[in-house]
Amino acid sequence: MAKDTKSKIIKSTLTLYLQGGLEAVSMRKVADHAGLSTMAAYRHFKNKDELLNHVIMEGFRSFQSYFAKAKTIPDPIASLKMCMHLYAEFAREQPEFYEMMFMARLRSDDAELMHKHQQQIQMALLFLTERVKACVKSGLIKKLEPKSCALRLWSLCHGLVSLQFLGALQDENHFASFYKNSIDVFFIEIGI
Amino acid sequence: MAKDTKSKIIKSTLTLYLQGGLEAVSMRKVADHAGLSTMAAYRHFKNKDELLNHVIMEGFRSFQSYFAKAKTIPDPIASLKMCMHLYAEFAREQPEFYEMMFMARLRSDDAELMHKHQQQIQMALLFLTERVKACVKSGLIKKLEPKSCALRLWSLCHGLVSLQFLGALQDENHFASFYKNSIDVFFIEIGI
DNA sequence: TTTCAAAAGTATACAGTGTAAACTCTTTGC
DNA sequence: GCAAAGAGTTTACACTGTATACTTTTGAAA
Repeated sequence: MAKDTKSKIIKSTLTLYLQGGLEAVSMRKVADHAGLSTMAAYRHFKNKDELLNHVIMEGFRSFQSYFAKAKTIPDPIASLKMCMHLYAEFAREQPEFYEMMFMARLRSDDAELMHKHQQQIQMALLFLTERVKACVKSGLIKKLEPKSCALRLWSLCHGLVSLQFLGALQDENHFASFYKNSIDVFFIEIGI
Repeated sequence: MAKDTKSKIIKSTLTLYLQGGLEAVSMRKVADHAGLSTMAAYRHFKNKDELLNHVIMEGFRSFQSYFAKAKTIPDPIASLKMCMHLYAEFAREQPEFYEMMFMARLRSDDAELMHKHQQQIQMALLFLTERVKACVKSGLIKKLEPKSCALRLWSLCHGLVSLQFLGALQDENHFASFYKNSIDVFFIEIGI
C-alpha cells in the first residue's frame, strides 16, 4: 500500500509536469490529483525537491530508452551517429525533461539528490564514451581519447540544442539540417 | 524622480540577485531594499517578469563589456580565439547572469520581453559572425559560411560551459584545459 | 483474537509569494 | 488655485512549501 501510494504520487507529479511544466506542479495539486491530502505526500518524500528528483530520474529513464535503437546497429559509426540524432529527438520531443536534466545549474542543497543527478550524467557520458571506443577499436576513426571525444560530441549536441531553444536558429527545419550537417562535419574531422 | 525610483528598484533587484540568485529576489525584498512599499515597484514594472528582464538586459550589457578587449586585437584569428576565452570567463565569473541569459528555455507569455531577449541573442550571434567574417576575409581560415561557423563556435562554447555546470567534467582545471584544447582543435579544423 | 506500536493519512496553521483594488499624497500643466 | 495625472501606500486575496499535532489504518507479537 505504501509503495502503491508513493508511485501514485510520482505518477501524478509526472502527469502534471508533462502537461504544464514546473509551474503546474505544486504539492497541493499533486496531492489533489492523487486523491490525497496535501501532507500525505510528505510521508513519502522529504520535500518537493525530492519529489521532483523522481521526475528527473524518470526523465533519465526515458532518455536511456531513446538510445535502445542505436544499440542494435552493428556499424559503430552509424550507431554513434544515430545516438546524436536520437539525442536531438529526445530534446525535441521531451523538452520539459531535457530542461530539468541538462539545462539547469545543479544547486540543490541536498547532497544525495545532487549525487543521484551527477551519477546519471556520468552514466550518460560513459554510454557515449563506450560508443566512441567501439569506433576507435574498429579503426574507422582517428585514434582519439574516447572520453574527450565523447565530451566534445555531447557538448556539440547540447550546444546546438540549447541554441535552438534560445531561438538563435531561425526555424525548426533550419535546425534539423544544421544539426545533421554539424554532426557530419564532426565525423569527417575525426575520420581517418 | 520617476526615473530615479525606477533605476533604484532595478539596482536593488540586481544587488539581491547577484548576492543570492533568483530565490533572493521577491517583489517584497526588492521593494524593502529600495526603501519602498511593495506595490511601488508595480508603478514602474508591469510584473516581476518585466523587472527580471532588466536584470537579464544588465547581464547582456556585462556580457558585451567582456568582449571589448577582443575588439582591440588586430589579428582576426587571435581576436576570435580571445572571444571564445572571454565567453568562458564570463560564464565562470557571472554564472547567475549566464544562466538567465543562455540556460533557460524562453517561454514568457509576454511577447515584448521575448522579443527583447531574442534581439540580444541575435546581436551576440551577429557580433560573433562579424569576427568570423574578418577571419575569412583575411584568408586565414577556410572559406566558410560565416554565420554557420559562428553558430558552431557558439554551440561549442556553450556546450562546454553547460557540461561544466552540469558536472560532467571532473574539475575546474580539467575544464580550462579541455576548453582551450577544444577551441584549438576547432581552429585547426577550420584552418587552411 | 486482542493489543499496541508503527506507519499512513489528515487538518490546521504559518510564513512566504505575486499582484489586484482602493486609497492618499505629490507633482505638474493650465 | 485647481484639476488631473502620476507616485506611493495599505489592505486583501489566492497561491506556495511545509511544520505540528492530530486521527486512522495496518501488521505483528501476546
